[in-house]
Formats: sequence, C-alpha cells, structure tokens
Amino acid sequence: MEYNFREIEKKWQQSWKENKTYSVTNESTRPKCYVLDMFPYPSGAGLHVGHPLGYIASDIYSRYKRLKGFNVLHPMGFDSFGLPAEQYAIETGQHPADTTEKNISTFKSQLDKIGFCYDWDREVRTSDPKYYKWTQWLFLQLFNSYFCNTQQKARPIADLIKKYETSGNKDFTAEQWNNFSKKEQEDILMQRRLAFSSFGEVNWCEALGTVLANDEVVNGVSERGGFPVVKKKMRQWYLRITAYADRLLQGLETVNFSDAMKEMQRNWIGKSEGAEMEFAIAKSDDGQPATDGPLSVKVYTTRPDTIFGVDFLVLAPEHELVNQITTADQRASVDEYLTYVKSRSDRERMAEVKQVTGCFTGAYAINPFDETKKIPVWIAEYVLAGYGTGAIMAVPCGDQRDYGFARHFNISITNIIGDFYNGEEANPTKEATLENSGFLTGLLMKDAIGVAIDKIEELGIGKRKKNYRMRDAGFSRQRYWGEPFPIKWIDGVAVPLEENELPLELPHVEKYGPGPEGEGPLANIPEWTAQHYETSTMPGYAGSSWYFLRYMDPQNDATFCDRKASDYWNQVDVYIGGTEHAVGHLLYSRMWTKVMYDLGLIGFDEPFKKLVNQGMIQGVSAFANVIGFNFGTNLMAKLNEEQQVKINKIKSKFKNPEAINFYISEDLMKYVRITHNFPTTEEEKNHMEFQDKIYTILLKQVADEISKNELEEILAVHPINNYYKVHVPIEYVNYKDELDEEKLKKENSRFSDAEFLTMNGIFICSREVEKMSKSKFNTINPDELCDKYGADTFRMYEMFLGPVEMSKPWDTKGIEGVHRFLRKLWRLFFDELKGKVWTDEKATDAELKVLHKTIKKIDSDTEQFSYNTAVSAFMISVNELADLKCHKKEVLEQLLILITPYAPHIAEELWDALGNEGSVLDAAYPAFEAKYLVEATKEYPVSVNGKLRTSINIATDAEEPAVREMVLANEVVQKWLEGKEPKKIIFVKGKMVNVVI
RNA sequence: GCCCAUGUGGCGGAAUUGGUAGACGCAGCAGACUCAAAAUCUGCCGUUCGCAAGGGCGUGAAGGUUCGAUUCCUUUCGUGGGCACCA
Repeated sequence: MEYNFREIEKKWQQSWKENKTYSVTNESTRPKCYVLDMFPYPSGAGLHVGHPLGYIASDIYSRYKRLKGFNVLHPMGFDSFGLPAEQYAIETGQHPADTTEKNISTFKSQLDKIGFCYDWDREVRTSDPKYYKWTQWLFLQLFNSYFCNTQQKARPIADLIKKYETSGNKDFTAEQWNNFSKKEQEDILMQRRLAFSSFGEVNWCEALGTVLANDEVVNGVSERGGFPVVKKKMRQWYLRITAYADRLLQGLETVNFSDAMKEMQRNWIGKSEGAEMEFAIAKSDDGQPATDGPLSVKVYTTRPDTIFGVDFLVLAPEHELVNQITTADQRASVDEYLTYVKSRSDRERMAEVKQVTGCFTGAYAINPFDETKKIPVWIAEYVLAGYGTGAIMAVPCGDQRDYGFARHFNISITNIIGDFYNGEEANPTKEATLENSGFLTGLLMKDAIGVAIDKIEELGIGKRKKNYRMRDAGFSRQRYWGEPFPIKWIDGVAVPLEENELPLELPHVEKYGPGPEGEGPLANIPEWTAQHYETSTMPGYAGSSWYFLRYMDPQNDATFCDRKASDYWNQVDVYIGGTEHAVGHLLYSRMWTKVMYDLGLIGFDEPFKKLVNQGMIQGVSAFANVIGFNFGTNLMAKLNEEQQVKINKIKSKFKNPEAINFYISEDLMKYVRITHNFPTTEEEKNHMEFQDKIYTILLKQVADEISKNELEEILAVHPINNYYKVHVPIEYVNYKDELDEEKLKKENSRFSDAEFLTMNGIFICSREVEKMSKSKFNTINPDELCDKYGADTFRMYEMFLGPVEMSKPWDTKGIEGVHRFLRKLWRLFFDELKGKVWTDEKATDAELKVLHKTIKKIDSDTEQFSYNTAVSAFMISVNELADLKCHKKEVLEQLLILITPYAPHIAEELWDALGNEGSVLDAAYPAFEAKYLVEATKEYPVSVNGKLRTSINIATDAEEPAVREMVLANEVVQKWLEGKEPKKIIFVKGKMVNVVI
C-alpha cells in the first residue's frame, strides 16, 4: 500500500468540510487564541507560491494551538473593494462585483487545495452591503466624535456642542455660538470631528481620475500605474489621525512587533520636539518699511539652543508673508523665482535634491535675543510649506543644508560652537559647549535646548511645540468601487444619515469614468445627485481597518460586533503578513481601534498583540539577450519624405528591444562584449574571429532590411550599441538554463517569429533573482505543485525553505526531498508489498528517546515560528526511527500528532488507519518527559588551546578533578602537551573541555 | 545622506545565544538491487598538504576582547528594505 496523497488529501478535505471540523464557537471553557492573516485583495492573477507562505505559517500555528487545548479563531475573508477591479471594469466593461466574485472563488479553491483550517462560515467581504453597512456606521462614529485634548481621547461631538453652548471657547463666547448660523456652527465643528471634510491640496492623478494618499504616491507618480501626480485643491474627507500621533507612538511600547516595523511606524509619524517662535520683521535697508504694520515670521525649530547662530531665515515660496515683506528692489527677482518654483513639478523638486536655489526678499528680521543682528529673509524651495510653520531659522554652522545655502549665496556664517565647527562643513552635534551665545554661552548644547525654550516662553515670543511629519489621512476617492459615504450635502452642510438608513447601497452604474470636475462616477447618476449624496467613496483601507472585529461576530445584523464577542476574542494574538502594510493599513487599523476603545465600543486599544512579518518568496527569472544597433545617415538633406519614413522605421525597429526578434545565447555574450583591439595570443585571435562571425550574422538582418528598402547608399549601420535583456517565461527553461526554443515559439505568440543565435544549437538563458510576478514571467503556481506532490509536501517545503520572516528565492527542485520524507514516514506504517507493518509492541528506550527529543524540539520550534528547523527535526526523527526499524504504534501515534499542524492530511489518514476515532486535531498533544533523554555518559569535545583535538567519553555527573585526570591521561592530549604541564584546564560541565598550554 | 536588516559549502539553510561550524534537504560522485529503468538502500561530499596517520586554512574583509568568537566590540565593504531638502 503506497502513499496515495491525491486520494488522501481529497478525502480529508471533503471530510473536514462535511463535518465542519474547523467551525469555531464564541463560547468555550478553553482559553482563546486569535490567529489572523492579513486581508487579501482577490486579484485576478490568482496565487503564486509566495502568497501562501504566511497562510501556511498561520495555519500551522492555529492547528498547533488547537492541539494544545486552545479555542482558536482562524478566519479568512476578502478586501474586495479596490482600484484594480474598477480599472478592469473600465477596460472590459464587466461589473466589478462580477469579476470580484469570480476572483474570490478562484482564490478560495486555490486555498482549499492547500488544506487550510479556516472557518469559512465566518468569511467576510468588504464589498458586501451587510459588511459595509458597519463600515459606514463606524465612519459615522468617527464623524460624530472629536479628540478631547484634555483627556487625550475621542468623545462624542455632542459633548463639545454642549460645552460651546454653555461656555464657548477661546475664540467665541457661548452667546456668540448660539447666535451663529447652522452653517457657521457646522464649519466650526468640522474642525474637530475625527472624520472631517475640508478643502486641501491633494495628490491629484489625472490618469486615474482620483486622489491618492501620500503613501500611494511614489516619486511623484502614482504607485499603481506610474502616472503623473499634481497638487490640486479639492473637497476631501480626512481622518484626523494626527490627533492620535502620540498614542500611536506610545502604543508601540505595548505590542510585540519587530523593531524594524516599530521604527518604520515611528519614522512615519515623525515626531519632533522643539519650539515655535516669532521673528519680527525690521524696516528695510532703504529706510522704507517693507510693510505697513508690524509683522513677524513664525519659525519652527528643534534646536532653539542655536538661536545665536541664526544667520538668515528661509520661508517656503508659498508662505503667505512673502508678498508682504518683499521690498520694491527685490520684487522682480522674487516674482521670477516664484514663477520658477511654480514651473517645477513635485517630481523635479524631489529629483534634484542637491541643487541650491533661493531668492532674497529684501526684508530683514530681528533676532529676539540680539536686536543688533539683522537677519536677511530668503525664500527657497527646500523649505516646505506644509511642514512646521513653513519657515525656518537657518544656522549654517550646525545644519548642512543651511551651510550649503549660505555658501552658495555668500551669507556670512556665525560660529557658536568653537572648535566643533571647522569652517568646511556644518556640525550638527549637541555635545558642543556654546560660544557667542548670550545667556546660553558656556552651556552644553543639549542642556541649552530646554533653557532656551523656557526663556522663549518667559518672554512670550514663542512656545514649546511638538511637530509631526504624518498628515491627516485622506479618506475619499473619486471612484466607484468603494463604500459610499453615509452623508448628504445640504446647503453646504454635511448631514449624516440615520442609523436605520444604513447601508447606503452602492448603486449600479453602466460607466465607470470620472464625473464632472474630477468627481467620482457616482456624480454621473441623476438619482444619486438628486438626493445630494456625497459622490466620492471610501478608500481601500476603510473596510480593512476593522475587519478583524467582524470575524468575531460576522452574522450580526444588530451591531458591528457584539461586545461580548470582542471581549471574549479580544486582541489578535498573532497577525501574519507582509511588510508592505507597515505604515498604511497597520496605522489606520490601530487608530480605528483606539477610537472604538475611547467610545467604549470595544475593550482594548491595540488590535494586534503580536505581528509576524513573512518574507517574500522571490522568483528566479530567465532572460534572453538582445542587442540594439546604432545608425548613421548621410545626405539627410537630399532624402525624400518616403525615404525618411523608411529610415525612421528601421531605426526604431532595431533600437527597441521589444521589436528586435533576435536573441543571443548567454554563452555567446562574452564574444560580443569583449573586444581585443590588438589580439596577440592565439586565444584572443580566435575570440576576435568568432566575434566577426557573430557580427556578420547579427548585422545580416539589418542589412537585409536596408537593402529591401533600397537604402544602402544612405544608411550606415554601426555595430552594437546597446545590450538588453528580455524576460523569458521560466517554464521553457530547464535547470541547466537551456531554453526549449521550439516549444516557446509554438506556444508563445510573442516569440513565434523569434530567432535564436546559439553556439552549438543550445540556447542558454541568464538568470536573476527578483520579485515574483506575472509581468516577470517567473511565477510558480501552487496548484500544480499540489497536484504533483500533494498539499502536505507543498506546505512543508514552503516552511523548509528558510525562516518565515526572511525573503528567499524559490527553487522547485528541492521539493523532492520533502516529498521523499513524507513517503518515508508513510513506510513506517505501511509497506508497499506487505501492507500494514505497524505493531502494538512496547517501545524501547532508544525509540522513546527519539520520540521525546522530537517532542521537545517541535514544541519549542512551533511556538517560536521556527518552522524550517521543525521540518528538519521531523526528518531526523523519521530517519532515526527507520534506522531503528521502529514500527510501533506507541511511538508513531505520538509522532502523528506532532506533525498534524504541518501535514494535516497524511496525519489524519494514518491516525484513522491506526484505528482512532475522530480527528487527530482533537487528540491530546504529546507531553515531553525529560527522563527519556537522560544519559549516563557524554562524548566531551576536548580542545587544546581552543582547537578541537579529540573527544573523550565521560560520565555526565563527573566533576572537575576526575575529568582533569582523564583528560591529562588521554594520549592525544599528552602528545600536544609534549611533557609540559598545562597552564590551565577549563571544564564546562555538559559542554566541553579546553586544555591551555 | 540617515535608519534598520543581512553576509556561513555548488545551492536553500543549521549551530541549544560565547563552547565539536556546515545539522536537515537539494545538486553532485561512487556502489548495491534490477535484463533495464523508476523507486529504494549504502558510502563520499568546505578547501588544501599527505599513501596514510595526521596537519594547515576556513562563517564578506581588517583589527580587538577571551582559555575559546559564526555569536560580543571597533573599522570597513557588499546586498536587501525603509525614510529623505522634515527645520
């Protein structure tokens, strides 16, 4: 009877489904454990082997915890709203709901093949009205709340209204408030709501017809599609995540995330502490006041200790004061500079970081601590309008950017740090003692910071201030396929829908194009606009910010998640996913959780107790070389139009690697790349001869093309000018990097007319490890591997590749080893010819030792997510049991329980074959007993001067004097001693012996 | 530029955290079984000197601490990721 994994896996997957083996209840006396995978977006491309890595890890952990007696929640669902489905809808006209449905079912069938233990009854989809009803409801909770700065938490906006009605605030009295119009009141409240609407500069992407979040813009272009992005003022919804900046930082101390992950979040929040202070603007040089009244510039600085080193101020070009302070003399230059800045796209401003530009405004400011010092005020694009106050005080001796600016524009530099400043570059130290610094002179800089701020506050010219790099999160998309906002706009006021009006369902549309003025597609529906509904929809992270709660109580129509359920399941114990969500999703869901906690909706304020980041599985791409040509044309003036068209056609054909259908085998490339100008040796001569031959072949096709067009006289071809590589689908390349040309040409239209130049008939591809993706033609489909080797083999092999958190390249060859291991395990129970070989005999000490060694190792490795070493331990265990010819049920049965999380199908089958009732998942996890591992003696390694020379068998309870005697008596040790006395003998009990000579 | 990872055989990776470097697997080589193949089993498998016994070298590189360093410290190089005129 052989290991028929296909039958076994089908059978048990069926059985699990029918018996609802993975169904989880919210009532249990067992301790709870919540294991969650990051919400997948059901893309049309399906799974490749990189995707299930994290799912397998979480599945192993879930099954392990269940065996250990926990009530384990391990759900799966789909983040099914999103841009790609809509993009696809625009391209193909199919409704996103239909394509999403189709994608999800493909996705689910792929997952089921791998044998995951999800409770599918708890599946959620963000695009399901039953789900997004509660996303809308939670949005309204955010809308109806504000952040109370005194209590540092969210409170109902009604509390704030009551306060305004009875005591007003610093800007208005209660009476004034009560006399404000409805619109005026709402505008004021809007400034405090956690979900609020405002006009703001947003990243507008014409091509996508939508506004993008900061983290969706990469280098000035959209992350998806790479389309240009420009600033545009629009009405947008935002989440006031900045209010939670401090708590998001503090919360990091309480969660078990990797340091790298925490650091990324800290960077993103970008907290800095410093001071805001005013610099008065002086009258200008020519005696003319630059302005009519007293003006001042507010700057933000983290280094108020350097106040006496300020040599100039810089305002952002967009700063509102620029116009007022510019003197008549400088007006023209400033205007010119402003025009220049406007002409520069964000992209350019980012690309040319090193270039120093700026313009003097003509105005001077006065240093509040040294009124004799006139400080020129400049504008420069390196100061950003959106950060801090949009103005800085420049200290060239301490800040490299300021230093560069001062040098470039010949501004004199004040040194306040003595020898720490060498005159050639700025020194940003905080350890220097201040000089030339008035009341701060003699203080250590880091101590002076606090002193300076105190003084600034005392004089009333500024105040201590925290600053954050993080901005409020843009929360609307001018898109169709997302949650509609439960908001109506009436007379310019955002009016929330009542709870009983939810869900506000997404209407059906025929077209997905943008509406007028960059509005979303919903603006094209008369029935929608007639109701004055908001026309934008929520972004992808709306639904995914709280989904982990819905799994706890997925069917509930009365509330988003019953408090009893969320109190029971509480935080996610282990959250597994990639680092790509480090700052987006994780920060948003942490914020939502804190708001829900503040409002008393749930009982915890961090969603994820522990985070495990899975590494990427990379693909090994294959490439074919392509070479481009340079052309020279003569007599261009004499050419007629027809000839010019022909020439351009040929030029573009042989310059564009996509168009050249002529590929060169890797082993030929050295002849193309390396040229010996004066070949001397025989080898070099042969090389050049060979190069000539290749050139002849390469140039022939170009020459043919030229003569076909009768351009011989006109067009000259220069040899090779450019090397390109083109991806070749990896299924046509074998492990020796040889390409199956024939098959490729037959099956892939892109290569049907291709020509392959080879050395001796075999085309060799080059290889490179890169991200696994469809576009790189290097994906491996898990379905095929499951078909060929079985899900159990596939699961164990993915884990065997290396630590879960590490990225590593995929190599299909190695899977054989794991498959052999499972067959070897099978043979401990069944022989191909004899059938059943397991027995009820009593296990020997040696066999029990193997078992308990394995129990110990597997238990600790599984708990620590060290799955690669656990798989090794199983292999060692099975190897040893096979060597011992152990077929005893007493041992094997325990081993089966251990392996259940890793290879659930074979474990169930053999468990069943041994005559057990019920699922192996309900068995008791084996208990480790140390007594089986106790040894009487140990083979001690013996080193001389730290170098291993021999080993001696010594009783484990032997003490130093006895060991010393044995070691000195050893002949190998004696040989190294050469009759001398050892200086020292180091004995570490249970470890080793070292003799020092 | 700054921050965080990471570097070990032909390859993926182990090493109980300062104590026998290379477990386990892949690939490779040799052999057994077989008419043959597959499957399975046995042995070898970092490098170098040596017939062997045995020795030298070896965890990106160079130093240091230590009886002893893949592990700790300093400097440096490569790779990957994150952030970036952030005041």
